[in-house]
Amino acid sequence: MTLPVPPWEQRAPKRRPAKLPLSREAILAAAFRILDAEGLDAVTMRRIADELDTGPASLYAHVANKDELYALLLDQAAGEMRLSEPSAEHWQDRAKEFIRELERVLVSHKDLGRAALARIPTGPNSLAASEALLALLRAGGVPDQDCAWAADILSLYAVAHAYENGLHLLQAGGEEAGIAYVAAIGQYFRQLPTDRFPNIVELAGLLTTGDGDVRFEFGLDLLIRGLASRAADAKRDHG
Amino acid sequence: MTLPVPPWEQRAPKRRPAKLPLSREAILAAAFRILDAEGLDAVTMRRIADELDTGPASLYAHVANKDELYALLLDQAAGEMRLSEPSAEHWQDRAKEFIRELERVLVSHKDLGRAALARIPTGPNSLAASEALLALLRAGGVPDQDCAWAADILSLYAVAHAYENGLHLLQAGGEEAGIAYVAAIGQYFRQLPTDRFPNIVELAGLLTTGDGDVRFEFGLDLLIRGLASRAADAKRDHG
DNA sequence: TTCGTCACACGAACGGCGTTCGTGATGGAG
DNA sequence: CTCCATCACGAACGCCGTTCGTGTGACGAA
Repeated sequence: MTLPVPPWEQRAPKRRPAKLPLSREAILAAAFRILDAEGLDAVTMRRIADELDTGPASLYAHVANKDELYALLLDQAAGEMRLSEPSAEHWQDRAKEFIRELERVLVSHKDLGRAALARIPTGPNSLAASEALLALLRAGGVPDQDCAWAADILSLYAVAHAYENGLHLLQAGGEEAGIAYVAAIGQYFRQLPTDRFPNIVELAGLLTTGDGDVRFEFGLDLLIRGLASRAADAKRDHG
Repeated sequence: MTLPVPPWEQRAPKRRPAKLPLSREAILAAAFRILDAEGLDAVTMRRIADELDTGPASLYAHVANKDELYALLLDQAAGEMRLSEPSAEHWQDRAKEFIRELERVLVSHKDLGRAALARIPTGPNSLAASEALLALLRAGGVPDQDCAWAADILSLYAVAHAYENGLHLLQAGGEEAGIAYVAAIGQYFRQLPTDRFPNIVELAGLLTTGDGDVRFEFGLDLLIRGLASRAADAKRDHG
């Protein structure tokens, strides 16, 4: 009962020109293209489907849902981290480098950091990164329980900072607007009533000083100092 | 040309029974009711309108958009914080209490913490809280620039932790399911290949030990130790 | 070569979202 | 009483994630 397709309706060449067959890899590649150009909010199922010249329903054959897709993006990004070898003497520097590297990779994909919040990473690349961080800390003589919890806290710090950094960078449309916004906040602080907010008014300048990197380094210093302090205490107590 | 309203169509008593007139306060109250019951994702303009027996368009006379509404929720929550007086000798304890209090208030409103991420709080209650934190730190002799940045970092820590905590508590549908999930992760870690992930396998138990509070205290200890260490350095260098 | 099967592709639709527009009601001022 | 500014709100627009049912192309079996 099926009629032959009229010639004027026949699709061009049968051998799939240009359009790659759908696959997890193709989907992830398209997702990264959109993410890097417009941020995480633009990475929708429909947008990815558009990018691949298909409908949104087609994606569900390769990815369970948007949440799984975000998890895959995250793990792929984790694979971009440059990991370094443990070093007993320089464990503090190595740990700092690790956290900087995590933040760098996340920010390089705009606000991908948001996808990392409130998610326990279990992908292979994420696990490899966690393994490296644990190795770094243990090589430095940090107590095991501290290593375990510190890996969590340090990652949380990098992720949270990457999210804020990436978002500011995104929504401001560049560095310039971001700086202007912070400056405006500073001006606002200075205008507050001195009797109710003496410290905010007095520290208005310092509160809005420093770009993302300087502030990031400050928090990193706090955390690593704290870790070193605890490690020293443990050594003294234990022997 | 307008006919009189037929008696059977006249609304009940003219003096507005039960239905309060719309106002910012009524909207916020409804939003908090939904937030505390179902979490931030359920706080939509339409849902709030339903709660107030009206349509979503009506809300925009009192609130600019959803983002402003979230900011208002956040500032109202900040008003629930119990702030304590500065103390020169016990500044570390006071700072810890402040951060604990911030996290407590946020978690008490489910995953409201997410609304606090990537937002510079400028509401009156938030400013009062920031003022109190700055006062606490300065009373302890922490250098001014450290005070300014630390207020930021400490708050970020509380917010990030509150978000993760609140979300786990929400999506798991209670403590029990959350504990089961973490236990499952621990089991997974133990099954990983020992050659590639020796540290994860060995520390699997420690990685999944401790509830939210213990882990929260650990990070808090790290940050405050770091702060104290820097303050001591500054005192020594400066004189 | 022909047929049957099966995984994959995908159009269409459902229910939900934030937000805007235009209209209608209301209540106070002149 | 009339006018007008304000507020309420029904309807709609254009998004979103996800599901269902149909179609279709490739491939192994006969």
